[in-house]
Amino acid sequence: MPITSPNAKEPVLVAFGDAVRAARLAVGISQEELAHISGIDRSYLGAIERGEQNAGLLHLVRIAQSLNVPLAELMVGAGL
Amino acid sequence: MPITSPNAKEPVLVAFGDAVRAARLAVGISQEELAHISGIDRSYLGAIERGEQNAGLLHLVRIAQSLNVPLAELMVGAGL
DNA sequence: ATGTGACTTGTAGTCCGTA
DNA sequence: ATACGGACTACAAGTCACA
Repeated sequence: MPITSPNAKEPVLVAFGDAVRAARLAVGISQEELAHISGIDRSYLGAIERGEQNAGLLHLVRIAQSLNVPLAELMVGAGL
Repeated sequence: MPITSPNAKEPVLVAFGDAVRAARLAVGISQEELAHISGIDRSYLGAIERGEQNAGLLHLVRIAQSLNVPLAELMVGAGL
């Protein structure tokens, strides 16, 4: 059983993506800038914010650190 | 550039794995039991606890939920 | 009850472009 | 500045046998 069901947008991923976007806008930077300082591909980063990617823990940490916010805070913001 | 450096054990993954293990032992269940209720393979779960796997967000959530603990709490326990 | 190696399949993750 | 697409490579994901 794949953990990602076929054509469903996982609510968890969408919620987390929203939390990332909110935190990013709070800092006042663009996806491009965040991508640059985190070393993550801009296109991929956008997909994460849209809840289309099940990113790995190392990426989550990188994003949080690049936003100068604890990952736990993003989780709380996402209701996790 | 791979995000995972070749032969280094990522401290982040180790820290998170330790947090998961601590939470699991606090609940008082075995890897086998956690694997069963979370629907994750025991072998894979063990590798996560050892910090050998960069698991995706959906897995992290599943583990946290199966332990009846918010994911944010695991992150705090891991120092993230 | 946990660790480890081997193996296959799916997708995460990168890079390029276009709008 | 962001969304979206194709093509590609690396690695997560899932299973099993054995220590």
